[in-house]
Amino acid sequence: MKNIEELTKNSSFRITKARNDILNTLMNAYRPMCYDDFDLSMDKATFYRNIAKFEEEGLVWKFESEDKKWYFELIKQPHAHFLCKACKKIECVKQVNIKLSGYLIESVVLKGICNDCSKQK
Amino acid sequence: MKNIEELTKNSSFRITKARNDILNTLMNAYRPMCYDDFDLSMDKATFYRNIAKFEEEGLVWKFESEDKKWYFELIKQPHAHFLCKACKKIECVKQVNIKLSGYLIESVVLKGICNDCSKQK
DNA sequence: CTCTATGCAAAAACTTTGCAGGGAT
DNA sequence: ATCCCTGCAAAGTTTTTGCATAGAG
Repeated sequence: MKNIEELTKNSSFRITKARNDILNTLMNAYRPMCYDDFDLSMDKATFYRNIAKFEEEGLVWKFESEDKKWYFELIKQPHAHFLCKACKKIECVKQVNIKLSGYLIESVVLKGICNDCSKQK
Repeated sequence: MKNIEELTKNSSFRITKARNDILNTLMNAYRPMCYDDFDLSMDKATFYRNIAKFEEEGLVWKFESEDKKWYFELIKQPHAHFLCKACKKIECVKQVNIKLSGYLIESVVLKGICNDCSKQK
């Protein structure tokens, strides 16, 4: 796990407390996080503005889930995401390689029923 | 292409003009459609309520795109979706088969740059 | 001192809900 | 007569923007 200095060494923005807190949460997360998942003291405007800055700098990747919220994670090694329709959790899963002639595939999102929920029925 | 009678023969709801119009648009669509894509005279409340009814009845499938809107399509043969980050279009593409042990994969969404946009750069 | 970051409040965008009137059976 | 459908308006949810203040260099 990188530390924040290493993560941001090529970035042009200041490291403030707010930004440090967001990055820390993202570094310790094992799945994409949405605003409500963060336990932060900053205003939501600050949160979203800083997330936008991280995106510009190529540190953070976002996508939208079925609950109509944005989810964020640090850009790290390529992997796919699985959204469970039953428990609504989002998991990172191993990369899926798909070829589609003429198309550049940057990310893959799978939806269905996760391992845990499959067992429960 | 099925007709509306065939499509709804097992459904419990009335076929009103509003519902007929929505289903007609969906039957003639070649990609998922969002509210703004429909050219309908009904109120948006009616639209969304009817779409919800179609979902309950298993006629319509919905998902959310990066633009934070719901997209709808008739449930038909399995296929994947491709969301282009450049032109924002959503395309239906051939089914992608992915195995993930213990997981039930119901749909696949690919994101990236589509064929047309790849050529343009 | 200047420029960037923050908080608060309001706006924006999309979808849902409440309610009363209309239409079908 | 009843039940379902619809339109209108208002509320709800999440994210963004405007603006004045605070803080870093």
